[in-house]
Amino acid sequence: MKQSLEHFLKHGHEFTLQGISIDNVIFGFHEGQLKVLLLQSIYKNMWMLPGGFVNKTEHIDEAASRILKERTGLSAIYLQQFYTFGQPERANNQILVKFLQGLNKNYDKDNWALQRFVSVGYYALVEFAKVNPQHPGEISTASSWHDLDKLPELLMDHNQIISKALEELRLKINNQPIGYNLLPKEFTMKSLQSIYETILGRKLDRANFNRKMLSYGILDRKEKQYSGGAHKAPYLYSFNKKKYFKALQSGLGRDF
Amino acid sequence: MKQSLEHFLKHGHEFTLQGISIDNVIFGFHEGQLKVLLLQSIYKNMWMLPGGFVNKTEHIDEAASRILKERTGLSAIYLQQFYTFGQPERANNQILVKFLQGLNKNYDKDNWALQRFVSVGYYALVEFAKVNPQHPGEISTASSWHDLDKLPELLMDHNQIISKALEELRLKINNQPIGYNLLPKEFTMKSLQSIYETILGRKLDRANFNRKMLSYGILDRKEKQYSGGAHKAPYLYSFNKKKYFKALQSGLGRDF
DNA sequence: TCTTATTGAGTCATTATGACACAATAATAG
DNA sequence: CTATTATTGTGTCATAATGACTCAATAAGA
Repeated sequence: MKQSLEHFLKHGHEFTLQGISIDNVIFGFHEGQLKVLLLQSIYKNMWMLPGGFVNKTEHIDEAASRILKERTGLSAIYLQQFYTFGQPERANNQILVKFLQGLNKNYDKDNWALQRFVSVGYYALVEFAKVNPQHPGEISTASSWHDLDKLPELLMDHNQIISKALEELRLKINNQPIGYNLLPKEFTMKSLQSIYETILGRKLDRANFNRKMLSYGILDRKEKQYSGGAHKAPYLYSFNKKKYFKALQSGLGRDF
Repeated sequence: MKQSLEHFLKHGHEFTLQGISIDNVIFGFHEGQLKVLLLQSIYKNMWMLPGGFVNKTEHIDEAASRILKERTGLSAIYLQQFYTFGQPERANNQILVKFLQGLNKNYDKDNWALQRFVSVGYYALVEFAKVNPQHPGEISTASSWHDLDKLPELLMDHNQIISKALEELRLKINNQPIGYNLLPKEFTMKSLQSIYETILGRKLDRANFNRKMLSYGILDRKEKQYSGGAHKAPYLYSFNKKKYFKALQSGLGRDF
């Protein structure tokens, strides 16, 4: 595989757009927590967002989608562009520097991939259980989920990118299929509430959340199921896709 | 001036980022209508958004700001990045082709400015009366305001860019200082309502709008003033800047 | 002085919200 | 087999917000 990155660094400028990159913030939900998928880089073992470049004839949305698939194995996932980061300091990717140094102490300091990049940020909402985290062995050594409230210090401006992703998600919370993509087919009201609480950054009243969510008429209630807890078993719900997406067009209710 | 564009097309790649452009959607409010500032291009006299390129050491926000100033004479204006447009078809700018043809029938088809561009969209909210529309004589022949509901067919994907700007403005209407930037210091409730109606795309009840807007506690009421109409004179209001921006942090009420 | 368009303010029935209360119940402890 | 415990489904209730109105006040022109 090392072969391919080396080739990419030598010839990438021939088939990818220069100066543009993609960063994906991949959200998943597990054990009551909203999580982000990160890669551990070969540079100082620091964590980073999965990202990549755009092919010359590719829509930037396609590029984001392709990169997402490479990291999660998932396709046809909810992916939303949220912001573009264009500080002039976004250059000299230390991971690539390190990689190039590994190849040759006197590496090419004018390599195309070390120039300034404007990065387009996308966030993905994925179903945790369906993801099989993968990572490109050349620049990263691991891939794993991290709790949103316990993020490590990330490379470059990646902490800022995640913050912005969450902020944009919050601003559009009533116009995006939040739970639909993060939860499995059937889920409890509690887990849906947890997602809203994390995105909004505050606790919600259980009974009121229940009432409001049901009032939208977008949920179908299933039968109760074994819950594993020493308490009353909760109902399971699933989204009524048709009603949900119809309701989203005009936006759900205001806030919780 | 023709000299400078020619020089720019020859040497621009030395000091601007390649493959990135900026498009500004400049909103103004006049005579009860929300308007957009457009340039008339030398290509088929078609209208287009004011746009430009990013210098190599410049933040993309600065570039947008600089371009805005070049077209309106205004600085320190509310400017918000809203979306990045990256279809692969965004190439071969016909205006520049026409300009290059004017210089030389056998113009350089590989000129850097004819390649594919990913364009970052910004919208600006400006006070109509303070704007003195300007236009660069080399690629455009005029600059003028156009009603949002009577837009001509624009170059490239510029119609789509304006639609998206309006959509994003609508989604964030409760978190942006809408009126603050579009209206003069003192304004009537009716004009503020018109802005909301245009952005939201529907009529609002006058009395209810009044009640709700006042309930936010962000407006200071001035004395009535001569209005020129054959009817009761309306009060004038101004935004209480401090209270307004404080209220915006958590977002104003949902909808009207 | 009268007419007209538009404004500021108010009413009222309906719905939404926030803050609780309480009985029901699935697993576990004894 | 019963008691305990945590959590759930549902209900209440005071308060606030909303949508659809009404109506007197008034600035300018007829």
